[in-house]
Amino acid sequence: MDYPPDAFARACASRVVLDRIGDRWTVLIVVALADGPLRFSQLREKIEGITPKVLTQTLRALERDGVLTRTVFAQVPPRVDYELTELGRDLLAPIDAIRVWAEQHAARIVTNRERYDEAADQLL
Amino acid sequence: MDYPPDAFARACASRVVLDRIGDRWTVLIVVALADGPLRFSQLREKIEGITPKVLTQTLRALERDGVLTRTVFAQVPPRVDYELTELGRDLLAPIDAIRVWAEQHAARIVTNRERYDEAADQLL
DNA sequence: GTACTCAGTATCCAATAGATACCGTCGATG
DNA sequence: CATCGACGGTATCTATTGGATACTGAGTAC
Repeated sequence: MDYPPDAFARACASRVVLDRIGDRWTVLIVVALADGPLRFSQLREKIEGITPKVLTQTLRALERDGVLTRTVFAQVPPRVDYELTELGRDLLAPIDAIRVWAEQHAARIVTNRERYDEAADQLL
Repeated sequence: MDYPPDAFARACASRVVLDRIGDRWTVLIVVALADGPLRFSQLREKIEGITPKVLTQTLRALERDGVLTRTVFAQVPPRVDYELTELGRDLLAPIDAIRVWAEQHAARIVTNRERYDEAADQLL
């Protein structure tokens, strides 16, 4: 992998975007919506462990960026659908590359951590 | 982009890894080290805005995961080199995919945000 | 009028990030 | 001999964010 000389400068230029993606829940939400729109409660179930407050916050931020759309249906009980935009669907490919890397190396990383922690324990 | 039926479950399995990558500074550090090892102070300069505390924390976490190595030279003044491992270098490709996406869409995202915020202002 | 669904808020507390100041080693300098 | 400076960090404190839990409001079904 070769980077042109100004690669890092350009990385900085897009830091504002990376900050958004580099969020604990963003990737999970985008992947959850890969197969089509979901309602708020469906996202909540699919993404185990997220609280409604944080889900709302993250969804609003993604809507703001144009990664997904939020559609309110005038019904009772209320219904709100979240769906990836083209921009969001474009994001699936790079996210998938990260996911593949993570899956391929997850086991190795876990053992690395264990070894590191053991070594640290020895020093005490 | 097609996902197999259990794609999301597997994404969850690697969440522990994603949590590490999905950190504000990790991506920047890995990219900074793409061209070869750097010293602590060099990283500090290259990654504008990072405080020494957070840089130390993030570097230690990445060392723990085996993404980079930390080499202390017995010199005065001290010298410590940080260098990507093979695992870390493998990570460059997927990170690059994200970076490319970010660069391609950064301008669009910024205008999306402006439009969203304007619309929100209208409502007040 | 009571209960229920759904999509969120409100409130409060804990964990994390960030700013700033400081430390220890030791060789070079005066 | 005192002191200055380089380097790679810690220590301490505060601000921001994340998380747990409880609650709300509209309306329809009972």
